[in-house]
Amino acid sequence: MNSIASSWERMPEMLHKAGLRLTRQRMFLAKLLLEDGKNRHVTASTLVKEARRSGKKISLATIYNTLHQFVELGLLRQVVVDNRSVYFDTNLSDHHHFFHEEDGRLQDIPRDAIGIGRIPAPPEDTEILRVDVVIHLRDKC
Amino acid sequence: MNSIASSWERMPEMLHKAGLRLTRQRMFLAKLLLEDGKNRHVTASTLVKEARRSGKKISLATIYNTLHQFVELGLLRQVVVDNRSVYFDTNLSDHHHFFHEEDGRLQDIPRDAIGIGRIPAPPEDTEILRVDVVIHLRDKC
DNA sequence: TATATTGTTTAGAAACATTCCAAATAAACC
DNA sequence: GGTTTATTTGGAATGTTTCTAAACAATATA
Repeated sequence: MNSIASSWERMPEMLHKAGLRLTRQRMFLAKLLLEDGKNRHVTASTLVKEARRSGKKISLATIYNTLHQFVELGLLRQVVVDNRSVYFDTNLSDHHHFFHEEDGRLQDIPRDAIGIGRIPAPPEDTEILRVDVVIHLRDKC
Repeated sequence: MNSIASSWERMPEMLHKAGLRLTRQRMFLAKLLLEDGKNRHVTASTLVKEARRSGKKISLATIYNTLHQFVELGLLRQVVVDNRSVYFDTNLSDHHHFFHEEDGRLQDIPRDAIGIGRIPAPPEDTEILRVDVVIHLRDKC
């Protein structure tokens, strides 16, 4: 369990430090995403469904706002693997992904399960933000 | 220059073998994309603009149809790096990409510029389609 | 070369994710 | 409690991609 995921109790403090108000919606999403410390991969639309299912009502716009704020705060990481939708990952450690083409499911690959030996120097006047490795999978027939 | 890119003259034959008709639009796009054998990264919308600029008129729907058919035929490869739009790459060799976040530009990285030592076994009942490495870049200020 | 057949192109509609907007609401602070 | 200001919200707007059905064009055949 990583330190930030397990720290959803520290949300009030984190929000305060970031100058953000502690709202019902933000706490609700933080709870859904971070409370149990498990690694999750969500999209805006899976989250809306999940929220609806749990009874609470929350608008899609707020979900987008909040997800982006959480990314800013370093509570979530964005993952791009296909163009259907953006994924948000609660696993903040340096890691990679399996992507199941069939159902759009993501699965973590620990950093050291893949040995990236050497990385080329970035082009002039640019710096490396991050290195994403995505292993695309297909179901065997 | 890779063998397939340089083979746009063989389009009639390839189309025929695939049971596709040799149409003005398909040949026009093949020419734009493959004629000079240079590696290109295009999206549907950059292609429409390019086509318009060159005088010929071609519908967006046809561009999408054709790009997908070319992928089927193994003339292009799809690249997913951000969710703005899907990229199509004429470089068919095993390689990776730099992605400039600022302007959405893609740049090839030759396969052996990155040493991927070891790849984890795919999950039960799945097989690996491909391994994508994307190095996200930001302009240095 | 004309004709029939069937694949292709096309404009526009539809679907979808995402962002934008301005009005209503609710935290925070006094 | 009242005021200020951030936040939430539904709905409109945007942008990409797919779908649809009608017009069109490539191919095969006579």
